[in-house]
Amino acid sequence: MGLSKTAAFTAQQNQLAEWAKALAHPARVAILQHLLQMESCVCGSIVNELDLAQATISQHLKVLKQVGLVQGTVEGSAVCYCIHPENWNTARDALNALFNPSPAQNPSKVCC
Amino acid sequence: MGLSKTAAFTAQQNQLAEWAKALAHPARVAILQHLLQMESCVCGSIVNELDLAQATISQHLKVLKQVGLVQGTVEGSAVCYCIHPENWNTARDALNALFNPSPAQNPSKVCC
DNA sequence: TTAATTCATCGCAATATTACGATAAACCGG
DNA sequence: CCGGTTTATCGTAATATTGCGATGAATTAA
Repeated sequence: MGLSKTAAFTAQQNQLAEWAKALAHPARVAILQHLLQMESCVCGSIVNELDLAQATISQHLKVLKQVGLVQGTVEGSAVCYCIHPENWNTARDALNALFNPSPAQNPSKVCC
Repeated sequence: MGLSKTAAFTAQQNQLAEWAKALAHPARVAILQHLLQMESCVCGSIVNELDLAQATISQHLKVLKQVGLVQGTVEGSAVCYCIHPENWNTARDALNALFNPSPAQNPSKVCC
């Protein structure tokens, strides 16, 4: 088939998977790290930072925008990109909730 | 093309993307949550927990095993799955490092 | 040994992702 | 208005992912 059966899972699980998918490419990880390192938004040429064609980077930025982790505002002839603070924190909290489940559950449990 | 240009990125970025890719499907999120909820490993029938065919779940488990987040040991006629504690913590730390970068960098910076 | 159970793997079909050249759209300086 | 710069989108090709039926391998119970 090739189609994720999203209906079979909870909204929370689908949302978490969406965020993970946005992080599931080294170029997008690199873009996010670059945006985080900057003092404020990056206006223009993220292209120069990566060894990828302009069209490819634009596509990765689109993915990050669609999932809400990044916002872009037109600033004259350039476009300024920065992390979307609220969504960024929401995604962080969701991933934290997966890795640090509720109270006493940790992966150090005894195994077979 | 369709081939990730892993050579263009750092090992850290590629590794992070690998882990994110493993989480980038709701079925795998559900499997991990189920393994975390259990007292110890799950021996047999994770299949009953999800609305997916046995072959599909086996494939998702293979992905989780290949990336190291899950380990499986044969126990008689069944197979016991559990979270791989060290790798789980390593992945958690790597994702934390992305979301909470070094000292003063946070996404609350001023934007355009 | 035989039948049942459990899980992995193969093979296929459908869809998604990745990458990039080409091109379009929007803006600015002159 | 006219080039130059910057970014988005389109179209295409290559590859990856998802899902599942069918089949195989290993074990257990009888």
